[in-house]
Amino acid sequence: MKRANSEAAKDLRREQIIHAGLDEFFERGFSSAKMDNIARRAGVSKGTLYLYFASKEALFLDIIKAVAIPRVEMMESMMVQSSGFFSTLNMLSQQLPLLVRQSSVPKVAKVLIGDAFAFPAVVREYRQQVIERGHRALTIMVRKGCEAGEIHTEDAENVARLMIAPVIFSAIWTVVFEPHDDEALDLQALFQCHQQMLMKALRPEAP
Amino acid sequence: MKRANSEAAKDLRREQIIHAGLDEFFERGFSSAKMDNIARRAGVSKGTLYLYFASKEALFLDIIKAVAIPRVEMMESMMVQSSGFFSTLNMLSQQLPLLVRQSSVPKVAKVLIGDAFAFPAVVREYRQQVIERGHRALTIMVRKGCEAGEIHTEDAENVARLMIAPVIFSAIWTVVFEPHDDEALDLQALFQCHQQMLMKALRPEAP
Amino acid sequence: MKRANSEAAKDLRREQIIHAGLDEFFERGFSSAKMDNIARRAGVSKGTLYLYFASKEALFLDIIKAVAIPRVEMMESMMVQSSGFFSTLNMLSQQLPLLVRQSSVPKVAKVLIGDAFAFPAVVREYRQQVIERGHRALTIMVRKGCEAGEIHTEDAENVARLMIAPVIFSAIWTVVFEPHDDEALDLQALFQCHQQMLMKALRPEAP
Amino acid sequence: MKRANSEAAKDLRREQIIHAGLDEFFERGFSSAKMDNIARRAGVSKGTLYLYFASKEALFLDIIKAVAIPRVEMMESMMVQSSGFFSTLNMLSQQLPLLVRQSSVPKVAKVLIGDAFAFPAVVREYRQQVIERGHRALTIMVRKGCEAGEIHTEDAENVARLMIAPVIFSAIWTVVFEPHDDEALDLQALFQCHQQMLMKALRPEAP
DNA sequence: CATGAATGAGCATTCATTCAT
DNA sequence: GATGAATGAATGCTCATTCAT
Repeated sequence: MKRANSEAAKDLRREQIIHAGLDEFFERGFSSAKMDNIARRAGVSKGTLYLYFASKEALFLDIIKAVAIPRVEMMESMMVQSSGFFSTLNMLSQQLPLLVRQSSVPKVAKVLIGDAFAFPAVVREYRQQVIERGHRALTIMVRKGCEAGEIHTEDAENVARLMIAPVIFSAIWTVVFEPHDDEALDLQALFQCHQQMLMKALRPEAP
Repeated sequence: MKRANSEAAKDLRREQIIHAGLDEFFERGFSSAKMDNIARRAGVSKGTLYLYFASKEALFLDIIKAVAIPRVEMMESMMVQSSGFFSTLNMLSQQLPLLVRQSSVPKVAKVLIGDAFAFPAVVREYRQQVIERGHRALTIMVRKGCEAGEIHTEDAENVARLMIAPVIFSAIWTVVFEPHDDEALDLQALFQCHQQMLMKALRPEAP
Repeated sequence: MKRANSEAAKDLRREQIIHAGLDEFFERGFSSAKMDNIARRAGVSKGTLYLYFASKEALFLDIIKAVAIPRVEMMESMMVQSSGFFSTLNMLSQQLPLLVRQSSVPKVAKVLIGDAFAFPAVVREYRQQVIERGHRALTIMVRKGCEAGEIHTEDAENVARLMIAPVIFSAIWTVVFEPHDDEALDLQALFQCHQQMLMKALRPEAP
Repeated sequence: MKRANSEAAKDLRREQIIHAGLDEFFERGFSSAKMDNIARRAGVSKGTLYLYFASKEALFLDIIKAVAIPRVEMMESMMVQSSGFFSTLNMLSQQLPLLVRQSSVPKVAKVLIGDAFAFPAVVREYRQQVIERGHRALTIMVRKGCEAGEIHTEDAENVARLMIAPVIFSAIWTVVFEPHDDEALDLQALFQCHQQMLMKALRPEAP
């Protein structure tokens, strides 16, 4: 491999390794993942990995960090600047299928589930930095909707959880079943259905 | 360990090992699980494991089989002999929290997610024997509810998925977050909320 | 298995185990031989082996002893009471093919060769009790033949070795090659040829 | 151990391991041989063995191949370009003691005998590539000697076998008895005697 | 006496990590 | 910076031996 002399070149090399690592960790889990394979996937030698990451575990932690954090911030901002519950819900219904199918989020989720016990600290941080923040943003959105009279519910927190449950469901599904299977879940239709049920379920009762 | 000379005693020993194995596989995933640990958890020596199971993989497969199959049959029968959508839904709302908290299903699910790529055949069978059968039973229940005029929907299949999504959500949650955390999710409240939203969302429109 | 209460019954049981053990040791060598297999071949349980033999090694040593010693005594007497070199040679040429094909001698030889380093004491004893005694008897027979004027040689010891070499050769051959092969060596013809060559090679020169 | 970066250095390392492996397999047989010991004998770590050979069995097979094949070709050429039966016989009588004492052939033979049943394919190949070719070359040499009128026999094949029998005999002897014993067989004298007996035994009868 | 379930030391193999080149 | 040969701790599995039944 060519030498990476500039800082930019080094960052690129880091990215390659992180990308390769995510794929390997995703496919095999932390302990079955082989540094050899990661090196091959990244197109570098095994020794090079250790120039960029102190250990297998450090690489793992960096991958989680690199992939998870940016995603939340995006979602958070989307919901905070919401211009009304229904329009945001509508937007979410269109964005979430993409998040599930095209981002690395389901991969990271799969990895974290599989190795949850080996990395309690990572799980805890992920919970705080990703789950809690997402859940809080969603809860606020629900509460705002109530206050605005758009919707009604007594239990904003659980509504937020139930809104997100199909995301988890479909993320797991795509990651666990689809790689070994032909039929893909129709996420568009699923989230369409979800949206409609939510709209009806949360509709304020006519007086 | 005492000798297991009778068939019954041997079955008991098998159960012990399966139980110990599930815990170990659950906590560490297949490849990090150590036969030594399983033996210690089961209170037997390493060699004894191999009297009952041909290999680590065979033990793994037997555990999945032993734990997964019986559960489905229970669920299936519950839904098939349903005496009306709402009463069954009510029953499910009460049973599912127990299933999530007290059965081994979430453990098995966690293990299968983590090692999905290593055991595609198991995943495929699990999908067919557990997921598909559960989904079919639920879909039928929804359709019957429509035909009986209790509920209305155009998309019974996705409704079935959305009904089950919170089970997946909470199974993952309990298994991933709760072991490292103090606050437990209030499943009673969550499924209560889920039930109410479903009832409203599926209520046939007044003319 | 039935109990062996009488001494005779116990001896029979011993014989069965020795026979089974020889076959197993012959086929796999000492260290690959499994006590389990020996037990199965003998039609007894594993524990029973230890009622008759203190350990795998003790069983091995007893087998060698049981099989090797009687054989030599037979050969020895055959040669000592020889009534002339040529008539004894003739008898040997007829007996040796049988020894190679039908006795356990080649099996024992194969086992000893394979495990020579693991059991130097056994090898040494075998050399003294079997090889040396056989070699001495043969050497004496050659010397008597010389003294009687039947044959002539300056090097009785090496002649004795060369007389026995084809026995070793064919024992190894039958044991190593024939089990995995269709064509069997024609020992009759081989020893016939050997006899004729010896007769010519040892014939006293005409003056 | 120093790094073997060049191809030549790697070949050397391979040679070291093969040499160490032959000694270990020779002394203990395949199944008792320990990879640990081979590594120590070769002056490398256990892991290094697996950089050069895929498994214990692969190492074993490579050793047999590496050691056996070249030897035959040497012998074969020696006999084919023979300039007369007696002169070749004379040469053989001088070369064979060296082959027995100084080459690895007896070691390989000992190993193959001990593990014949575990590696039937190796034994079969060895028979074809080494034994049969050697036997054929020798038989041709005998036949040519007959045609040239130098010698006479009706049974060239068995004569060839009887010519080689003392090689087997002394190979086994040196390998089985001498390591645990003080007196060494005088191979010079033995083959000298063998040669003289052969010359006399095969001499065409005077009319 | 006979059995076979239980044991645990022993060994082949893997793989994260190091470091000479 | 980059490489990949070398290392050795870790782990699945085997099998001689024991001993409760």
